[in-house]
Amino acid sequence: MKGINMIQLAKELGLSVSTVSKALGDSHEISAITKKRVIELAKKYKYKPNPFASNLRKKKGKQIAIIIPDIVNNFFSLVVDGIESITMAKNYDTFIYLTHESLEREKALLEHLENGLISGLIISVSSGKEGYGHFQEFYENTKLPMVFFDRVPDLLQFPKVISNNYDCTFDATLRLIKAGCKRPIFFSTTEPLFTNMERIRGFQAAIAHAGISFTDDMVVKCSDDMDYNYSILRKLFISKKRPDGVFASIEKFAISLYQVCKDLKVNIPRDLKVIGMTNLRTAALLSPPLSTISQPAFNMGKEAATLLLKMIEKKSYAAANDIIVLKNELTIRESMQS
Amino acid sequence: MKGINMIQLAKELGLSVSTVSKALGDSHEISAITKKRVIELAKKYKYKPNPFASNLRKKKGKQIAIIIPDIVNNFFSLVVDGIESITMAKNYDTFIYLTHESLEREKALLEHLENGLISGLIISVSSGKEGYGHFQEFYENTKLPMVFFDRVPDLLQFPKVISNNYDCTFDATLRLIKAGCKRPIFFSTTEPLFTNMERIRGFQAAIAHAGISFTDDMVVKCSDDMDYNYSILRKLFISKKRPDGVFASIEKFAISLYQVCKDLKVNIPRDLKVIGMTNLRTAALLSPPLSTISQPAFNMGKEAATLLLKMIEKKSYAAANDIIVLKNELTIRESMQS
DNA sequence: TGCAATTACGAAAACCTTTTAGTGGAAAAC
DNA sequence: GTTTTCCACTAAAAGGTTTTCGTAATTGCA
Repeated sequence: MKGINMIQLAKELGLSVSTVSKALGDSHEISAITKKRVIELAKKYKYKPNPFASNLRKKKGKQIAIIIPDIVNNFFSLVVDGIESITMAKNYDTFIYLTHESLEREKALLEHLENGLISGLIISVSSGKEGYGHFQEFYENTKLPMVFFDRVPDLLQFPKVISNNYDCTFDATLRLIKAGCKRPIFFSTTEPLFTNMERIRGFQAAIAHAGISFTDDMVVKCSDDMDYNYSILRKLFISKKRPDGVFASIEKFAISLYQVCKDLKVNIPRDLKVIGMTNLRTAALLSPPLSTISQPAFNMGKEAATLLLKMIEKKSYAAANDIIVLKNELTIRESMQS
Repeated sequence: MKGINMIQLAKELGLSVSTVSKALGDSHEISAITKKRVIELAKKYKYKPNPFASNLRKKKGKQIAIIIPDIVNNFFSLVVDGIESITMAKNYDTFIYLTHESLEREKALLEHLENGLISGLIISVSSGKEGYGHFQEFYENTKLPMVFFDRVPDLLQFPKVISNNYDCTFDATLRLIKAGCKRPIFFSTTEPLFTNMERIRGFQAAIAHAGISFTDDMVVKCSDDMDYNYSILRKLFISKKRPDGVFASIEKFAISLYQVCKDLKVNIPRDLKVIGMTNLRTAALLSPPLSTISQPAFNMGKEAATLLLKMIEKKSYAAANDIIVLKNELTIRESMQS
């Protein structure tokens, strides 16, 4: 009784396998009566089509993949939550892969996925230096629908879901300056990610707008390694050119920063004003409450997934270069008071 | 040149498909020379076996599933990270499914997965009332390897990875009391999860040990809904029987509690001592720093995945009722000072 | 030399669906 | 009354592997 298949179903119904298949596929070739018989017996035996056989024959399936740098990060976990809310509703199965900012891993992953296991991809790229040729190549080889979000390869023609990084960084930086910062610093990822570039642009524009002259050391590059970040920040804050304002573009950096300030007894916001890009639920509960730019992570996930499934099902021929821009939310809290 | 398959490979090599298949599978039936030829051509064309065909034939694949209640929770995302670190290394693909504490969803999911899509499961159960019959049934129907972690169905004979909840709750509660609490409260999930029961047992034992008499209202049940939790907690803290100590067994509750105390100006630790079970990286940075019991989440993921893959590959006949117990870590911070 | 065992490979079945190309019969069209 | 269309269904191929069984040639042993 367990694991019944179409053949057994057909036999018991006195029908051919093809009829059963078509009936279950709700084909117009099959009479209403037969359909009903088939569906009822299928239900009785809890028949479930074998996805391997089905995918093999149809050359595609209802499986997609998420590729992200990290899952232990509120932004990404919220995105995954958003994606899953859509794929679950539409009965897609969702693979998850973590690159941990490793380009090697990302490449290996894409190559692996050329085996045809999935029918579409949602990606936030790792911060590699070598550009995005591997994505283009993957696409050439597979022609699979791909949607990028947040960390998107700006030069490639793929649909993207992003947030207004330039604007919000500009605004936030200006508010840092208005709160009294003479020497704001931008905490950046190491690599030339589009997201990051946009934010730096916004940062620089605000600096210029305020009449402060920009120097390269106003952008501090951090890594994926919390300990390393801690030591970098520590050095920075015991140096003479101690910054008085920080725009932390990554959740981890904001956390490390708070840690350093606590240990070095740097008083926020008196000695240092801070704003962080993060979706941390505890931001308001930190000491002092952290001002944040939070990204619409859950919705980004939903949008990305919706777009991808549309592309897979070709219901709408989503333009290959659709760009959806969602709004970030700026929340000023004590960490930025003058 | 794209998507080459075994048949084409065989043709070009002047061999039969079966020989190619065996060569790639490193069968002893094939001579070293032939193997080398096959492997080289396969590499040249970047041949990748079609997983659907392969899985169909072998009746199993290298795909597993994770079923968890929530991903926006440091504990679970760390576990996923741990799992992924193993499955990635062993070239397994990992599906992720979120139940959001819905028993319906959990059941539907299991039923869906009876289609044979996966070869094994790692599960942390949702907090349903109806027991765990659906897991047993799933197992009967599929005979698939399953490993449970943290929230495990205590009555079922499956391998489990848990942490020493009883002990650490006992210890932590005792410390609450030693710090001066007369009326500690346990924040619990709504349902009779094993994890939760263990913790409550530990809590009660400590209470008894301290000579305090236990009453039912010392266990407060919260839900998955943050707003609802907030209102419950708010009510509790404006009531006359305001607690002076809290053991928050779930991350979300600790956050809501801090929020409520902040809004109601309840001073922690003066008026209220708090300890939370959480893996929040920001615990030390909260105001005041939150004492925590953190679970070895990443390692739990690794252990669970390692166990599961062993079962799948039948290298070791992992006893169906293996239980791996890892140690939680208690960190006392300001929120619990007397 | 004769016989068994081994080696290295191939043919074909099996895995379970979906899809294509029919087919027989009834209804519609002329 | 014959041809055409349509309906409801079937047979068979196709999808790409893996595995079972078979076989021809070689090796081992007496």
